[in-house]
Amino acid sequence: MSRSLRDKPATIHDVARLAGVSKSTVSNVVRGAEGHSSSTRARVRDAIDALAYRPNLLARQMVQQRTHVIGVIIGDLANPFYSEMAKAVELEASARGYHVMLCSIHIDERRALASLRSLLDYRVAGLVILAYAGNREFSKAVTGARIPSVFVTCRGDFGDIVSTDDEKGGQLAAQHLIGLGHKRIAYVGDPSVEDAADAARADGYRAAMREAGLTPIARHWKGLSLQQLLTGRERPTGVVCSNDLGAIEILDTADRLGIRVPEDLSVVGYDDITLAGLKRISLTTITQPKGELARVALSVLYDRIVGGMQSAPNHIIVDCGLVVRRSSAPPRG
Amino acid sequence: MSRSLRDKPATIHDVARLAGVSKSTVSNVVRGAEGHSSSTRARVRDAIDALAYRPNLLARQMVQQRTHVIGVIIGDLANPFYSEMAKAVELEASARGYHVMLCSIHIDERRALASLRSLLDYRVAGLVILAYAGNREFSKAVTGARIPSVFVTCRGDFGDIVSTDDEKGGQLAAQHLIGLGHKRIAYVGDPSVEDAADAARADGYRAAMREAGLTPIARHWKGLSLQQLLTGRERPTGVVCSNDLGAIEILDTADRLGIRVPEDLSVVGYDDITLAGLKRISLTTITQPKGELARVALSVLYDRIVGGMQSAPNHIIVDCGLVVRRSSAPPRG
DNA sequence: GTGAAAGCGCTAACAC
DNA sequence: GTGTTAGCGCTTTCAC
Repeated sequence: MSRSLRDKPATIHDVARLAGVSKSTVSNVVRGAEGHSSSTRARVRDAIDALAYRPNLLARQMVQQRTHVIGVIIGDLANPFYSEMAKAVELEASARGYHVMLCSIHIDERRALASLRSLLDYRVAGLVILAYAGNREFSKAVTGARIPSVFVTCRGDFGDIVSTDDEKGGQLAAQHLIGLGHKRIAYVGDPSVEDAADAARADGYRAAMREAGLTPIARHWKGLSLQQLLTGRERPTGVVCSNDLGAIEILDTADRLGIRVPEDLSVVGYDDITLAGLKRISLTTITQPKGELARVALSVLYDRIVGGMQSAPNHIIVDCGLVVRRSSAPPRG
Repeated sequence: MSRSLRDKPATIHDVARLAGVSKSTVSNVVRGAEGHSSSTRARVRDAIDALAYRPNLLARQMVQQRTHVIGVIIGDLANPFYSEMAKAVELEASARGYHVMLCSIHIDERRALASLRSLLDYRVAGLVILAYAGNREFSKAVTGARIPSVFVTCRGDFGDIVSTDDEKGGQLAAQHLIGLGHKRIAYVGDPSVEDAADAARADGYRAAMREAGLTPIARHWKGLSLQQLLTGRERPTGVVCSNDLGAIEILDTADRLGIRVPEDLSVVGYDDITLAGLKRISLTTITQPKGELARVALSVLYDRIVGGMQSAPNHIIVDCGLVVRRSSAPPRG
């Protein structure tokens, strides 16, 4: 007994011996199973307290072959949108008694894949995918492991999807600038936004432009010179950017070029990261309700974890909206 | 055999049978232990490939009673300093073959403690503590579990510490403003900075002030009206803030009050978060080299994990420096 | 209500 | 070199 007290943590066996019951009884009491006399329960409880017993999670996981860990696949934690989402996901997960294991896939594809595989080897209960590049190996690994997955604010070719209505968001952004009287409005896609979401936002933008009889100018960041875009002959008076970080970079470029915002240029972002609300940034943007996205995502994932993978994948849409700040105004003249 | 192929993942036993060897041989080959004929190794490898065998980590953890998971205790992921640090830590950990499990302690103390305990129950290999409030229960739980811990940019009462020289940082910040000719320089402590680090930065500030024959004005955020501080009779012409987020809030307040920065007010932050480098923010600040902090922290932690807890705790200092941007300038007049 | 017994899939001595 | 054996600490039937 003195051994179990000082050397190693007490095991279920130590508790059973001290309480004078069997291991199964201790197990039942610990897990709150019913069907035990209250006197037995009390004895077991006392022994647990006396030995400061804590069930060995590693053993439990081993026999059950499952964990209470959620894997979170993330692009770049230094991007506030992702870190704010990660925070929300962690909060929701921990409220349900799950821990969050991080897996960054930003740096290098091969290592990301290895990291993912080892995450799956840990038998995570589910995956929250915040960034997804549509990798074939990735999807094969996850579906092969049969682990419930939910894609959040990005599209996936397997698993459930929780996102805002990106097309509507793109449309709202464009309509806002159109309503202010802008004619030359560009859409700029930032590379850190997942392709399908970016495409949907661009579609919404195009729809709004066409509806207003205007010509869409959609550009992708890659190979795009912001300076050229903002100073060329046909330079836009308004820009919709596929995320706030990109929009802020556009603000920064405009500042450097001496282009005044919003007098000479209106900018609309996407995400509503905390930063966008600072007076010095004051970015008009499309809000993605991060807390709600996380809540819905975890709820969907949880249903899969306990309910199984039978039913067809869901795509749940969470509402988004426009927040008008001081980066947008009617064009001059 | 067909069962092992379709129903459940293959086990070491399946591989052994197919290769016609014993489980231990498979185990040895998998773990790269030496002392096996190359023909045996080849047979085992083939069987592994044929069955797409992956070792069951849960079983391995169970028998070894240890994991390759690093727990990261974090304050607020929405604070860019923490998320940037978390990113750096994840990068270093994954380079060493460890995964990162997150534990937020921001919201509510009781739940945080429960979450920590369950993290310890997972037998994490070590703890990287990014935020620490000096909680007695917390330290008891961790030391009781005998898990190597490293405090990063915060002070702890157990385990190793990796930080910048906070006193020097505070001093650098104050000296910069003194050098510009400021006389009334205040220090403002943001609550999200851990107390001891905050105190050290304030000490450095005080030392610089005394050395210059100036009167220190140190305030803590709590119960402090920024507006009052910035508009009162004895208002400072320069402010040193214990972190960038607080400094940016000061900028924001100044903007709202019509106080021009840097003409009427110089502001120096601490951390050099990405945001501080934006043209619209352009905050003079003290850099904490996040990548290096993470690298050193993981290296120290790794040594403890493999080398044990015998030697006395280290406190390793990483250099910090001043970055001058446009939020600081000589006072008017 | 309670206990006995059989594993979960792996590692690690220790024989051979 | 390779196989045998004994667990790791827990859950989970299934008897009693």
